[in-house]
Amino acid sequence: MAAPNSGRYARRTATLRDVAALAGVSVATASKALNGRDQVHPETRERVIEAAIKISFRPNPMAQSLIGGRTGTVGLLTNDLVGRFSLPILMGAEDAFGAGRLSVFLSDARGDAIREQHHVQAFLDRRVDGFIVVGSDTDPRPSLGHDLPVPVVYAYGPSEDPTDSSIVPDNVSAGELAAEHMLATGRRRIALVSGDRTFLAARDRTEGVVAALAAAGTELVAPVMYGSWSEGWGRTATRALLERVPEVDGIICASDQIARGSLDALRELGVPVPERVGVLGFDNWEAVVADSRPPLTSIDMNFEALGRLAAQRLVAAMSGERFSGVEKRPVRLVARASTARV
Amino acid sequence: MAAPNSGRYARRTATLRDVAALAGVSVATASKALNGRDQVHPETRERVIEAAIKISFRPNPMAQSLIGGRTGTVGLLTNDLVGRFSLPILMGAEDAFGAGRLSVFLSDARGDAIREQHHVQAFLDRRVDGFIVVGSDTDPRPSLGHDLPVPVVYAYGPSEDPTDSSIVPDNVSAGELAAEHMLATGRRRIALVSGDRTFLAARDRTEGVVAALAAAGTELVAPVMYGSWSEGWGRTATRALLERVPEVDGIICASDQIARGSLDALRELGVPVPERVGVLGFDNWEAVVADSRPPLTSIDMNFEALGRLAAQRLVAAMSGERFSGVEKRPVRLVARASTARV
DNA sequence: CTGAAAGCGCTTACAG
DNA sequence: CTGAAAGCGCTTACAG
Repeated sequence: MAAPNSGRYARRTATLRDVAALAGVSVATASKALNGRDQVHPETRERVIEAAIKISFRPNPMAQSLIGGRTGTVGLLTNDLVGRFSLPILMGAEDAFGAGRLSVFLSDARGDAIREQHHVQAFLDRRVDGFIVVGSDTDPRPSLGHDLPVPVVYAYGPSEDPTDSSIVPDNVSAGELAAEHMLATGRRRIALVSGDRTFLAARDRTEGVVAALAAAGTELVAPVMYGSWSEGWGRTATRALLERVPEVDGIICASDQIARGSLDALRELGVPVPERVGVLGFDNWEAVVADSRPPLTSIDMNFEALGRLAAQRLVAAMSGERFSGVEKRPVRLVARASTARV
Repeated sequence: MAAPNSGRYARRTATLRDVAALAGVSVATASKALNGRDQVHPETRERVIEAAIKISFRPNPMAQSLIGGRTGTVGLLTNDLVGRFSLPILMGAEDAFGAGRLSVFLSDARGDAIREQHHVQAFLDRRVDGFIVVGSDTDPRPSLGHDLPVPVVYAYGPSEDPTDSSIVPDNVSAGELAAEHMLATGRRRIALVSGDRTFLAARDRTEGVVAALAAAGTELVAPVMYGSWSEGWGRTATRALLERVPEVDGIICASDQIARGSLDALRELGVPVPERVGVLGFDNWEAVVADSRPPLTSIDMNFEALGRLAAQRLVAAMSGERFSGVEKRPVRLVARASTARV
């Protein structure tokens, strides 16, 4: 077995010393010239820059951070193996960090607290300047505590500790949006097929739906139906609902998958959507929403923006600003045929 | 605005010098003691280790890599924004690297070549010891070339250059598996509803299906139907198929989404699955497969294993081993009710 | 405006 | 077995 970095890959990367030699100046001057310090003769600077370009010099960030104290790296700690929710958050964050010339370390704790602790330590060992913890649901989670040497932002799954900084989608207002849209498209006998009630997201969305209906002087046409986040539940619940409350004219489903099940059941019962019943989902999951019949109106949780904001908050915290509390971010309704006004 | 790392986060991390001082030895001896060098008196070593634990010393990797030449970091460059395929690959790789104490930098090029070039440079600037490029489909892509100072492994989307190292799922054998399973469950009049024919994956799967049928002395009951990777296409194609070839008893669909569409169409036509027609998909996408009626038999592309292998290949390459060529990895069939023998 | 020196936190020959 | 010295690649006071 060949030695590390041998063979095909052998080639010493240029160092500042090489640049200085080529430009005929000291290493100190080369450094100043490249870093835009102003005590450098313009001609000298030009010569140094030319030399640097010529030999493709790129400063070694290890050396730089040894001096500066900062590494220019951040960590992204996810917990959602499937990535349904966390991926767009990661992408938004990665995007925002990249623009700020920060490099991103990725770790997946897979919802395991021990593994999470281990990855946090790995981040700290790497001397990240800060990190984001992405939860797998919106239920509050234990804080990592305050004896960390760098700032942390919790995204999607907020910290239980209100003095931490957390960014989550506003599920109550998501519920309100859903109900208001049903009302605005002319429906009055509205039902709610929710998901697993042990999830805060389910309860928050219910709260929003109920509040918006109350504000309009009305209420749900049937008690909230809790179940699971699946198509199967959407089908079952919808059949039961139409049996008990045949006059229902709007079904708010707490996830796109539940809504898919609901649409299937309605089609099989011969109930026209959106003509007799409007259907709406949450998450605006492209793969589920796009090909449904009819195309499904859905609440988009703006995950990518959430990730971008978490990144911005972290960057601000890294330069000394302090944030705390759970920041709830707006969501948006994407109207499609399943709730068209008739 | 406060100064960097000030305020709440102020706390100097312990350095080796602190450990040495506490243990009453030189920095050199402390280093040797902690790194298991054998020219250290056992008692001294113990004292140093105790001191290190006491003040929570963690070596600064910047300093270490400045000396060693290696950074202990690798890059993961993805191109698939939605993450449908690349996420499990990332996770597999992250998993394998983590076990080897390598930290992973993540970047998303979003399928843009310019952005990709930029991220490659960013990885090199960070002095990664190697990186993996994850494609968004299995079509060969331009090589990043050979004048890179570190090894690269291409995962999912192989490099056009056969002297690069690429790891892809074996789509031909995936097609074979599908056809063999249809035959094994007693079906003989088999059709293939494929996806977008501009994708190599679509053509490879066709090749496998056709070959396996030929090997069994039979052939497709109708010409391959190419279209798009959508449920809508699955519905349309299935309706057309049953019109033209009512005796069809097995439909191989080139993706789970196409298969979902096919199942929907069959249900609406009153054709019982799996009794009269068996249906099979590709990708084994949990969200699509789990709740379908009946549950869908599917070919799992083993993405996570693919990512893990790519990581292993990269690690080996980083220690001097040389790989080249496109390595095709086995896939596996997950049998469910949609192809049950009747 | 330029450069020699010190130092960031480590490791590794090399003396003792 | 232990430690002083040199050095990895940079930056930043400090003299000149």
